[in-house]
Amino acid sequence: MIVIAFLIIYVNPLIFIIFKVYVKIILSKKMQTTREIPKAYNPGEVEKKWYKYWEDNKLFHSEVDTTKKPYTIVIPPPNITGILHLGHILNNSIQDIYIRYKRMMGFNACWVPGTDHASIATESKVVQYLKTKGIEKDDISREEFLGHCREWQKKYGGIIIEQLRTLGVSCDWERERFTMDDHYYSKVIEAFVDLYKKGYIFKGHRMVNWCPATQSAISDEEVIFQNVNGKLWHFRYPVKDSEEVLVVATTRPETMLGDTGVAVNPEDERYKHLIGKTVILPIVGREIPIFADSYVDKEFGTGVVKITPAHDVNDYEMGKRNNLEVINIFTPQAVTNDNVPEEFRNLDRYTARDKVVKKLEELGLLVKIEDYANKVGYSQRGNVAIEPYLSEQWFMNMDELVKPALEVVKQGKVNFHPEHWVKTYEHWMTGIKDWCISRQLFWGHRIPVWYHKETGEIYCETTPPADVENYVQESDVLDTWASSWLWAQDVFKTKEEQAYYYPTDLLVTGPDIIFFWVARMIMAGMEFMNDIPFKDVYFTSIIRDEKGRKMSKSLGNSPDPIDVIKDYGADALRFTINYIAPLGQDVLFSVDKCEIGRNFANKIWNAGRYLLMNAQKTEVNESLKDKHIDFSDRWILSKLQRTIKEVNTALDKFEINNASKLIYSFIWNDFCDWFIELSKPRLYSQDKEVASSVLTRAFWIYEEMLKLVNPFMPFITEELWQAIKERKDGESICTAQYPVFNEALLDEQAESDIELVQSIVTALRNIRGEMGVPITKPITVILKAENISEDQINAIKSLARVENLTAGKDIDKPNGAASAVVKGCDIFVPLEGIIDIEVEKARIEKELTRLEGLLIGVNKKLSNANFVDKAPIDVVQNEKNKKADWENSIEKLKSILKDLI
RNA sequence: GGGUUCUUAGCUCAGCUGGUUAGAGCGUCUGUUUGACGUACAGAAGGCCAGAGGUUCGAAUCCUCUAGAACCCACCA
Repeated sequence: MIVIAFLIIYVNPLIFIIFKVYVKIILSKKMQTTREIPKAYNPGEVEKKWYKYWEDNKLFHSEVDTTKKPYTIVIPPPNITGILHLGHILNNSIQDIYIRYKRMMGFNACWVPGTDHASIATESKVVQYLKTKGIEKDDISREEFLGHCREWQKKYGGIIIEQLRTLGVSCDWERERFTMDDHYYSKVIEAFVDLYKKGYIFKGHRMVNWCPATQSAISDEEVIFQNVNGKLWHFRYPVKDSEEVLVVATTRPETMLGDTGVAVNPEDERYKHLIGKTVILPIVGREIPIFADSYVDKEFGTGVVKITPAHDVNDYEMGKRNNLEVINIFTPQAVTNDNVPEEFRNLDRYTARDKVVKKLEELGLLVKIEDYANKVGYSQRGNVAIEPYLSEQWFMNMDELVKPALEVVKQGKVNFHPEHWVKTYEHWMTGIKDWCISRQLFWGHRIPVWYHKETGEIYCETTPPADVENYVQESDVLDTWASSWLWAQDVFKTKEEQAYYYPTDLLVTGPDIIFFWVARMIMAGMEFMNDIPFKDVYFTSIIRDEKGRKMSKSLGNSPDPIDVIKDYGADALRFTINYIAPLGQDVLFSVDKCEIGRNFANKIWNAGRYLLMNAQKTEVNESLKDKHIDFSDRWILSKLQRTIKEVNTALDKFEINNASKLIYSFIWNDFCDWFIELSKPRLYSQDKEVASSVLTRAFWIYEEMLKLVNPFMPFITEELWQAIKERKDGESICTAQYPVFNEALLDEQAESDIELVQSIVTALRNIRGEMGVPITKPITVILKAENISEDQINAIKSLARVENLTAGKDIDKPNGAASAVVKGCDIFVPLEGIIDIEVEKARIEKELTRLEGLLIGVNKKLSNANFVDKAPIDVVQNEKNKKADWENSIEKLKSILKDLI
């Protein structure tokens, strides 16, 4: 048989095609059987399959297209040394939500990915790595070292980018950038030259934050202050030609080797007579002046400050004011140099400290040691205490750059979410100091400055001088942030692209880099593009563990997102983290919270499975979509419209967790819990056309739902979107039209009709529960109601498993019935023989107490003349309605209770 | 020292410009093989909205203070 078929196929291509179609039909039929749709959603394979499909079909690629409006995001480029952590998950899923949302709305969505060379962070890693290979950075040439860095970049730079793909991000990978790409590099250099020529960039000999680990200057922002339980040492400094001594207090005894003065407050009566005299600096023997400076706080310590101008910012300033000598006692490694007495030379600063203290103690000059909690600045990357250090560095004066950048945020051209970050931004921007942009490193953008060998003259251009042999190039590189501040503008390579995509629409980043990056990007945008870099900035929450502690490697409380994705699925992780992350507050995350997303995915999956199962028996027929519409259809359509509208509003306000909650609740509560149940009787109706129309409509609503969730959960929605209908090759939910709000479908009547049904059904279920009547046992219900439709009655019958339901205006209360009163309806469930009178009495009494409590409240309000006079009429009317309603219910319940006895 | 934010059910949080019977999820308790889902369904219990004042007819919501928590900025040796 097979052989024959094969022969026929071989000779006749037409038959081959027929055969193929036949096989396809067989297969698709098979796919439709329940056995082929697993009960639980299995994300692993699905995610891989669709990501490949999206990439193969270039669904995320964007080109300039002036017929469409662009929607642009540039990714905060992760460091090439980085690995994916939960912060990235939150950050990137938010960007993806907006990009996907806008793409489905018809925008030309462009999300530019890339990585940052992360000058100091990478260089320290490479140095460490080389050490393990027995190579010292100092022993190899700059070029050799850079070679190692580039190798490192090739090896590790792509890891995080690959990891991001597992999250399902819809970046335009054809646009992947790196901050040291040729084009980008040249733009960084151009910016430097431009600012140098404008006089904003200059070289200066100043006190900077020195990182002894990396042996480079760092900026103020890279200094992290940490609380340290230290000591305050008190020492005696003998006054020259006198019996007197001055007691100084210090947290850093070792710096006394570089002291060149002792300061007191000019108003301090204790020391006034000593001003102008000198002390003999112990150990060193140097004679140094006692002088007055109002900076000194009389109250603190002894009121006497030892001054080390070379190693403390304040001392440096005081030294300048008072013409003190500046003696540097440290090498760049923070080891004592030849400016200290011989026995103290070549010591690490902490060893030097111990030795100085010991020596002073021996000399009898140590007064006391107090415990003292103070803050010590640490180098962000080097992770060692920074040393205030005098050196030649390049600085950028920020005065002119700040002005427009401050304005655009104040005026709301750049919008911060949450808004309160504006204050922080303004505060920083108004107190900003010169930015130290030079780093004594190799890995980075080398400063485009050449010094003339003879004259020392500075040459600063984008290209080297013509007679470059007469020059030496500056060896420093730029601070990483002095390159990434151009990210929003220079990831676009041509003027045409910049004109189209810039300014970008949204930046999503952590508040920890508001100064490092956000502020500086705005400055760069205003300076070089004369326009803002982005319209909205979303500051993400900080992810903490379930106890509120920061995620950290040492605590071991930082789950690997890749593992979480393996266990729960990317969709589940994405959804969960956005569901629990409120705007502007910390998020307490733990892995088991991902059950929220996993269960939700499973719910969506099973709703789809249910529809597909029914599609085997009942025809899906588009022409019947708008036929046989009943109140439950009008209700769910109305609810859907509300949801669409509210989701749009929430996303426009950057309330992402709100948006996700709205979608969650619509799908789970409205669609699954009520609508599917409501539709069952008609779906299984004898009338095939009714069944068909119900199912067709359900599929339509389901597809709208899938599109609503898609930005949050791209994988499962693609899988189901493809499963519920025949799709063309290359088609994707990613590029489908996002649901559009249709006001005409809002239906308040249907909504209140369903609400009545829901209240009655809930009351009946409550009675079942309290009375111990299992759902398997049908009940009889008698309803005393003014207006209740046949549709409503049928719905109640099916949802509460009611066998006989009698409804009408004039109905007498039956005997031995459990009762409830809901929205003016009397509900009776005759349970003669079954009903426990005491239980029923307790039930009614409880409800009575509740209602009476409410009535007291409303009566109090209404008897208050001020309230009735001053409150708006609708508010008063509302209270009156409530009063009438509750009084009515109370009356009815009382009569029921009376009959029970 | 300055600034920002927070304090609502056992836990994590919603409650927008003051008028609601103060909500949800998780957890707890009870029940459930009804033709998608036990990663589920149904029901229930659980709250002086941190404390004290004030504004107002009316405050979880606005103002002040107090207490506590977190973060950011700042040169107290």
